[in-house]
Amino acid sequence: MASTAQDPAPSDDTSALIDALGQSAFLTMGAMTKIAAEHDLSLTQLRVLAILRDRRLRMTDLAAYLGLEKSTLSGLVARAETRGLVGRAADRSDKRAVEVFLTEDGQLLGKRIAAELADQLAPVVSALRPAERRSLQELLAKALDATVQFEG
Amino acid sequence: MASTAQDPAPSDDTSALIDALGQSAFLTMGAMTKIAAEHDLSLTQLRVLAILRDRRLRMTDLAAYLGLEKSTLSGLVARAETRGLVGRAADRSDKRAVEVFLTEDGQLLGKRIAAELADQLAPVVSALRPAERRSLQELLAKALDATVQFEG
DNA sequence: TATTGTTATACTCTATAACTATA
DNA sequence: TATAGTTATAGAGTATAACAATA
Repeated sequence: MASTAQDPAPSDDTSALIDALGQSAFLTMGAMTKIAAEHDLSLTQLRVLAILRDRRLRMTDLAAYLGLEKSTLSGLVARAETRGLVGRAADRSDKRAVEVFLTEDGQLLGKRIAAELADQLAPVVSALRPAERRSLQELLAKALDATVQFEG
Repeated sequence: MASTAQDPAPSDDTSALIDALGQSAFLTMGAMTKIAAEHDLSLTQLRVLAILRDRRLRMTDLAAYLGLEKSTLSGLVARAETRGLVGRAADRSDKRAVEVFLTEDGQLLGKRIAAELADQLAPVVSALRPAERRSLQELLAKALDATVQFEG
């Protein structure tokens, strides 16, 4: 059972793990933010590229993935569309709905960014021996599986 | 040796680790963003609270920690000051400089947020057995040590 | 001259509220 | 009526450029 937020922080080694998760999160997000900035994108635009990599989504669904209001999406998608990264298409079955998808340029940029992220995180990866990498990946996967709130 | 960003993504299990790091980063940042929002704070304000937890910093140094321009800090700190979370004080040795520090309210809020983050990430932690937690924490620590660009 | 910090300006991100069109 | 999406509006976050005060 978790401590309630009223209590002081748990002093067992749980907090060391949480600290480590927080630090690795800032490190990873920092790398992503840097790469995004180099391509003149926000972190959110980067996420759009990642989310739409292998699917097309309606505005409302994309908003849900991102945890944003649909009105926010309108502007976001409009800017991305102006830059030629995404396209909009009317849904055949529901005339109210709009599907968003990556253009060829968007696909290319997405792949490039994934490669750059791998480069950026290379020091982290190479600090570990192959067996340790596998171990870390498996532990993270196990921990992540316990949670529902994540998008791919 | 890292792949250059021109190459396609490396297909070895390095990419599985990077994916896991990315997912855990979004999960952790998501938890932080949610908590921040509940307290009407941005993620950046949350970071300010964390960074100033155990030190007082000059505007320029705080900006460096955050990776922001000092002009950005002026507004950020002004808003936090209005809310009574931080204070400003003139540096005795350098009349140009301003030191920023947490008020008592800021300290309290920082502690509360840390506890809430622990709660929020409890499902992740409890998905692992104690030995696995230690293992994950150690692997993350080792990986993080390899990198310079992080603040506490 | 160089550095510290603020102010002015502009753009992006975000939410809320009001709206149109379709279901 | 309810849902999908856009537009209008407003506030926060961010950067660049110009500035004042101090080093």
